[in-house]
Amino acid sequence: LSRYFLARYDGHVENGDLITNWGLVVEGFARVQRVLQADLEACELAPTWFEVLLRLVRTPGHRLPMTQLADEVLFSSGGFTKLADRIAEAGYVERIGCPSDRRVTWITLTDLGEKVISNALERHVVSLRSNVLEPLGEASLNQLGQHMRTLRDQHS
Amino acid sequence: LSRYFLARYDGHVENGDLITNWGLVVEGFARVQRVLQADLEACELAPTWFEVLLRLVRTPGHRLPMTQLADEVLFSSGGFTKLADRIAEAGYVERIGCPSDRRVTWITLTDLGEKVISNALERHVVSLRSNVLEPLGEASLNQLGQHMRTLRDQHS
DNA sequence: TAAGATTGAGGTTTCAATCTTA
DNA sequence: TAAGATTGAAACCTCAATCTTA
Repeated sequence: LSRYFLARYDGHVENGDLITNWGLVVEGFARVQRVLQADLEACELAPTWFEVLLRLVRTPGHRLPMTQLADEVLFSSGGFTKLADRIAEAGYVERIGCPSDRRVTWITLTDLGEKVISNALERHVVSLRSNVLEPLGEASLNQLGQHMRTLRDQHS
Repeated sequence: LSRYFLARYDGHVENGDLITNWGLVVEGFARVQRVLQADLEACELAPTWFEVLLRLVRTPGHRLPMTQLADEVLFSSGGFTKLADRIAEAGYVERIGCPSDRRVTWITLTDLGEKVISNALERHVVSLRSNVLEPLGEASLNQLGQHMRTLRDQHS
């Protein structure tokens, strides 16, 4: 293994640095997410439900095509159909057929769903402050966001 | 919703900035991971398998107690038992009873497992270079790693 | 009593096949 | 033909209960 940790590549960054830095991203993200999600479960809201409702409430009109939302939350088509079933059963979203293209069905936020996500966001912000902003500080948080934006834009 | 995006808190960071920055982390991480994992599947190696083998190959002696490794990869105890079953079935790891404390069983890397993870790491490094190092640059990658280390240490 | 590991039950997600509409 | 959505089967993970050893 030491071959991979010691080898240099084009005279600059070592493979070990690369693996270590990305490993820090993986671990740090996983551990923060675990804490944030535990706070969300105080709102009886599973992580996947939160992601779905959050994207709907941020969308003008509070509605999106099933396929598009599935792609945004990195779900398979079939998996998202069933997730939408469960969230709809709880009364947080509804399906509406798109009039202009009858293949697509929109998923829309109900009034109840909007209340639920607003309440959850209120708690989420408190949780983000203590678990992310406080340990990092404002300047580092902004740096972090910019770096991750660079990575996101590379793969969208 | 605009209430949460516009409100200020103790006169500094807006909630919207907080949500946006963390949202960038969530999205950026998810999209990069998706690409990295697609590359790993070219080695017939599921993401969880890679995490397990990677930690074993980096450990002196190539062995760890089940519980400790389960905790490191954020698995439940029962879930890790079954994951270890599958990886062992493929011949990449083996269970060995710990002689000094017969409650614990070590999970160890086989020769085949070491070959597999070494090969996967070789590909993984190439993938990390093009998907993470290249878009970010060395300085930003180090900054990113340090920030995520801060978050990780806050929750370990 | 408590810690490490396993098992079975239950819920969630993916994959492949299918149906409908463009 | 192709795209959007749904379905059933299989795989995976968690939770709670259980077993063994300290």
